Amino acid sequence: MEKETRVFKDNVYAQLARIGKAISSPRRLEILDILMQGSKTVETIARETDMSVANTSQHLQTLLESRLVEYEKRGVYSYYKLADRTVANFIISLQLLAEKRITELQKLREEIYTNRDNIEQIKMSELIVRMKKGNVTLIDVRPKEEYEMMHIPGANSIPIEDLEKHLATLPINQEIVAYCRGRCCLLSVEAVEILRAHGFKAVRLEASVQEWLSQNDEYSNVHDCCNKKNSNIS
Amino acid sequence: MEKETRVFKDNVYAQLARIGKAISSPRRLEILDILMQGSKTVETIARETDMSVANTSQHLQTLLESRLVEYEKRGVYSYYKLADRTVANFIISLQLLAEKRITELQKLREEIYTNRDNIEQIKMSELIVRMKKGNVTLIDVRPKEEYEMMHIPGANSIPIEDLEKHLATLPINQEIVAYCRGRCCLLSVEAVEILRAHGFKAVRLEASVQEWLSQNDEYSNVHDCCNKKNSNIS
DNA sequence: TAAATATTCAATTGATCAATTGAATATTTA
DNA sequence: TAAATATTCAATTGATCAATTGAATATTTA
Repeated sequence: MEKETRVFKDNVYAQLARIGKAISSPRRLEILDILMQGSKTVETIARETDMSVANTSQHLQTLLESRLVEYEKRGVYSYYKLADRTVANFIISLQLLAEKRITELQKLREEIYTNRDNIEQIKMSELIVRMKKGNVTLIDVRPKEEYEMMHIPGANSIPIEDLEKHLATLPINQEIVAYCRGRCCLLSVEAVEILRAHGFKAVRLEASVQEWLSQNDEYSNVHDCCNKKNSNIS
Repeated sequence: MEKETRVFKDNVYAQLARIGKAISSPRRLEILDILMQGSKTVETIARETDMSVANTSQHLQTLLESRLVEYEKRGVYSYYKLADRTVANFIISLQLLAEKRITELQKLREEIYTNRDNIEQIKMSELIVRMKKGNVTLIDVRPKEEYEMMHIPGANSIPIEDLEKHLATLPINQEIVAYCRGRCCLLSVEAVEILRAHGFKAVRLEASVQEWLSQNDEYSNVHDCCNKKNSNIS
């Protein structure tokens, strides 16, 4: 192999590996999942991921270095977000690949359901059909700020901690579909548990908003999140 | 955050990170690119990547552990291959994401063309149109064994080292499109250089066969490579 | 201007990973 | 069966990375 080709390849693969390195840490994968919901401050991310602010900041610097995220300073706050939609799609494909190839992950996912009674899922394709017919109620159980940054069209925002207070507003004779942050999040599972315990017909949609978007691109109920205030503003 | 949720997330992200770790090494990314062309023995991979057999084997064990590759023992040989098509698609999306986000990589790619005169590219979409019209000649300049394992439909195999011997067989009045292993490989660039130096109209298709496949799924000139002999059999 | 707050930076430490080396193992052939 | 060959394994060493700690920096407010 020619020396020039060797140099080219070494350089090219080193650049590709920047992204690989960024997603080689479980912590950073979790951060990326959080940022899939919209932009967040460092301390919000730290709280969501149970890490110190300093450690979170370090990980975010790594994500910046690999160009997967961007940030904007607003006062004393730094708001981080995914660099663009292709990053979200890449993370989704990583998740789907792992689900397909890693049996240990398959097992973890199955345990969600074996550890709980009566949690059922709905596929996105079926949800789309049902929503067109109007015989389903879709609820987003993430924090309201995330709903406001982006959500599946037609969804109602009921953050998980408010769910029990809102039971009276929900139709007892219609199926309720609950979704949250995606495949690695249990909020929607909890929601379905609560709903079913109260006699509602409820199922989980495990796909995230970004997954919805990447499969239903003609919908556009997504606004750029950088001009929205994050929950830290009080 | 609940303890149970914490445990779930830690476990899930640890599993996802297995794939991240696998692609955090430049060397392994190069190996995956080689395996995108079809199954190979350890020593062939070692030779292609300029690594020792022992080091190559170590990296391959890492790729096995993350389920991105599989192998089959045949006599004293171990033939490694990508686990399935979703792995190839994932690597392609990594490459495309990096090309989009990493300016240093963009620069490396531009230098291919600034360091050489007159290398032009053709897009896959245009190639498809041209091939339907029949006014283009497509050549695959990879090693013949790779061509035989899989290739773009309609391509003629002319390994780069044979190209000058085959000039007489090529049409001087028709555009020739050369392709090779993909975006990180320079064989097709060299081929275009040679062809143009000899007065042919030649352009480069930088997409790989796997990219072709992921965008043109109705074609099926791909046979499972595990029943084919690798170039090491003499 | 000082105090309060959010974040980054730098140093340290322990953990993890990559390359090398050479022995061990498996397969084939004469 | 011994020799040749392909590959893996295990140990070692040096390099790299993650978490912690606390100082430094930037922003805002009274």
